[in-house]
Amino acid sequence: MDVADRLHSAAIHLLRQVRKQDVATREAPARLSALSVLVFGGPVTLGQLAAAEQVKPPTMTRIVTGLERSRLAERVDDAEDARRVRIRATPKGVRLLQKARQRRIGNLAGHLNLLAEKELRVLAKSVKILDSVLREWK
Amino acid sequence: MDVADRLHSAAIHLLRQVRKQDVATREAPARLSALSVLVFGGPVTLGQLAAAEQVKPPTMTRIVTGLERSRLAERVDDAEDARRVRIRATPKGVRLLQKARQRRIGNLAGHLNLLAEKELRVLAKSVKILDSVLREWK
DNA sequence: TTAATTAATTAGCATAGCTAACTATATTTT
DNA sequence: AAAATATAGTTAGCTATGCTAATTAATTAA
Repeated sequence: MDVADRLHSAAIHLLRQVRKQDVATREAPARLSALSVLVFGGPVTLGQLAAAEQVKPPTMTRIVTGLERSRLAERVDDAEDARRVRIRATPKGVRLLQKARQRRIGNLAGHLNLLAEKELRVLAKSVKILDSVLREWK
Repeated sequence: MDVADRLHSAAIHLLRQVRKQDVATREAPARLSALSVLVFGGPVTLGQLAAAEQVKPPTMTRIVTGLERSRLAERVDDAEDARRVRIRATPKGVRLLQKARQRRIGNLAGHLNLLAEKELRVLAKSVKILDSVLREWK
């Protein structure tokens, strides 16, 4: 319980800090997050995107509309099922997201850089452990 | 960079999972988060609360108004400076937040419980390291 | 004692979350 | 094959959360 508590708190504060970098993109958080799924997960249907982001379809409809207006993503007709709409990132969307990601990760890495070699190794080990925990989750 | 990247990703997915528990409270995320500052940080002024949550004062005004309507927090006049408004959690607010926290942490702890003793120790060490990183951050 | 500063609110805008109701397409049943 | 059912997405309408600019009230400085 103690580890869970402090891990939870650390995750909150870490993301809070890292997110500050995103103001530079001039794009809202929900859009950046959805765009990240598109860039790293390839084109997906709107429903899949909604599920990945844990929001309902109507919410995702509007997020995608916003991304389209900024020319960061586009709707593509699905050849197999005309009800479906596939969403994919545009080259501009890919570039914007990579920069945003660069800022976030670079900023975090800058802080981790102050750690001792040994501490960094412990952190690396923990990330693997956390990944295994998250894989089991459902 | 690699550790930063994967730590970042792990934090995102961990919080995404843990937050699912919050639907049981029937209170919106921003309110729960502000309430948590009030419960664990004692009564603070509206401005301090806004700064702690990294939102602007007008945003916090409305979050507090929402918390007041649900009787989870209340505004108290500041004796020293009449411009200021102190916000404090009500007993009902404290109870609600402790339950919400219990659900979150309990859920996470349940998953960590599947880890080996040794892995849990690595995680505990990492949390300490992360805390030190976050303390330095600005 | 006026002028400047600070704390909070109000007004007005955009985004993001929801449910319910609707449209269009696919699938299943009869 | 026609009718019924199910599925994918959108639209409409609500609440909540974020912002900036402007306002009000109180404090501090000139």
